[in-house]
Amino acid sequence: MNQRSQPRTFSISELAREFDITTRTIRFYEEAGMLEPERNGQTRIYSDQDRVKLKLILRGKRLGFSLAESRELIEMYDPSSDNVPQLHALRRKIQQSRDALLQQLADIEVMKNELDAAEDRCLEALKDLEPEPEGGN
Amino acid sequence: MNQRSQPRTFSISELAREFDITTRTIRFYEEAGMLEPERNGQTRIYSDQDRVKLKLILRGKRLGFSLAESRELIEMYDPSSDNVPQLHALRRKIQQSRDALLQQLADIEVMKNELDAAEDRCLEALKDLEPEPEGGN
DNA sequence: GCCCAAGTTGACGTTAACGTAAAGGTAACG
DNA sequence: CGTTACCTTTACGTTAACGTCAACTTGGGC
Repeated sequence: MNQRSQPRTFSISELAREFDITTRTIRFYEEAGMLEPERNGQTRIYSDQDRVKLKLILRGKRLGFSLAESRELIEMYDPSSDNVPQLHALRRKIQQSRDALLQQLADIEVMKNELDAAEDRCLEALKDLEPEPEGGN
Repeated sequence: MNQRSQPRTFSISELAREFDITTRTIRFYEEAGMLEPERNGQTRIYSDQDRVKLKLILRGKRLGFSLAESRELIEMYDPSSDNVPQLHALRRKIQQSRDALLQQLADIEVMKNELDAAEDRCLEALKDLEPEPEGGN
């Protein structure tokens, strides 16, 4: 019988392979204070939580966030505060992030349209050069 | 009478002010081969075209693109090629950019939901701490 | 003629985000 | 017991994207 769901763990190279990054990168994120895996002797042992954090960092990267920004985002995910002004500050941060995302959405929208237009021009140019393979060859 | 719409131009500091960047940054983009303003003697004179390119670069930045990537994007906007394979290559690039944008859209979507959840938790925590100002004070 | 604001060209400095090598520990395999 | 496969720390190197002087020119204003 399976011992009641031992909370799964990962080695550093497992995570590296999964997310297609190097182990150096993962250790770097730890240096930066964004991960604190358990240790078995010297060896790092990553929990599911750690894996999720790593995912968040990488998603932040894809969106062009710096590590510092990603760290802030991660910290937003648990309001473990019993301090009212700090919670209000957190809300402001959340709102700021939302604003940034909205700006990105707008940028993406515009850029998508421009890509469409670019492709149209590209196809036009091709139509002129490849007079269309009319009928069977 | 106005001389028939002299194509407007800009000084480097005008553009810097408009986009809230430094002149050094603009010169840097020129070093990087992304802008080639006219000159009046030594002084750079930016056309409307240049201004648009700058805009594109900055939008790229907001989306987390490197200058190299932004350069590619800009180059996509004029298929001034008479070379068929090159035009097909351009189409592939355009498609890749579109894919990247779709990935970003997905990331943003997820992150937006997470921000909503974070705010909910934040509000919950606040509700517990500030028992609600019931009725008049 | 002097000053000031805005422009210029170097050139070196800085920060973020890793890369890359050196030197070593450790568990398992044959 | 030696090799192989991973893991570790330490430390210096690298690239991108600018920042920050320093030293100079140039067109107006008084």
